[in-house]
Amino acid sequence: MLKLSKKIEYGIQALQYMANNSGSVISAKEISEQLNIPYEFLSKTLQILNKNGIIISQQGIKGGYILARDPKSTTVAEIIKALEENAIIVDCLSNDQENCDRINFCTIKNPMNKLQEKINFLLNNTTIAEFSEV
Amino acid sequence: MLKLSKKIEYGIQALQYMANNSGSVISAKEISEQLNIPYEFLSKTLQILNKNGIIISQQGIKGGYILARDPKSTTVAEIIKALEENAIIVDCLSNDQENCDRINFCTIKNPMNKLQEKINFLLNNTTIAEFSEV
DNA sequence: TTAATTCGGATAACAATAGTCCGATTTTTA
DNA sequence: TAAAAATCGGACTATTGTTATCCGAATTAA
Repeated sequence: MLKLSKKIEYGIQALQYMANNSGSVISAKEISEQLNIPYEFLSKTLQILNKNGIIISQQGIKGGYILARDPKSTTVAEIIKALEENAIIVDCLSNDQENCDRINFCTIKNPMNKLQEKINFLLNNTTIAEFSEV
Repeated sequence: MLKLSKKIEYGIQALQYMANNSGSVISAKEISEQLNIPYEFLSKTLQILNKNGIIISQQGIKGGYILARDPKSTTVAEIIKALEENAIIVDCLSNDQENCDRINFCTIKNPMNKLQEKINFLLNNTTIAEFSEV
């Protein structure tokens, strides 16, 4: 129902936190405590963001995470893509047609695609920087 | 994860079908068969759309549904609102604060609200008419 | 060597969505 | 007036997806 998952919500909030503390390596524990986000769940989220090149991890004691890039160049669209496979509003827009077992009856693909593209435009043009300018 | 529910997907498709057959009363059964949508599930959906004044029902044999208004004046936003209570991208944008147990830690409300408003604009400006112009 | 951290896989708990069942009511028409 | 075809309404079930947890391994600074 057009809601972002907690993984994405937590992810964005964590990135915002890192953006506001740029320069220092920040542990999952610190973010978890400061933002009241379940530690284990946040850890997973950060690991995925790390694998997708949005943040950089440093292992070991004194380890943690740091933004990989300027907050202005990390978009919400990228974050969503990293944390989920499909960010499509209806199944028939999926690349693998198997996702939509009603493909032969789908009469809404084109107009839905237009709407999807407009939403994508918004997500591509919203960056982490806008979340730290509060 | 930013996906529309089946209720909404089916609802839009059904409204599109009605728009393309305007003038005649159309039964849930016909729509269900033509679009390969589970009958009982579709029925519920149409009943809700009826209650919300988006379509008009006619009971009894030869009964069915018909659009309540010109397709140009029924927006996707209205349909979503009719079929779901909350169409918000994050919990903290809810009116009743109880929905967000992290409200005191929420640092993303303002920027998320801006994004929400942009999405709302899109949904308010996409009508059923655009779905029948295929 | 120890402590604090990330990493990775499995799994459990929970919630929401999707779908079904069934009986009641309405209305047309034969 | 009876039968048939439709909507209406509530309860229920099944399935899936999200959210969260557990635990052990690997890494690294001090």
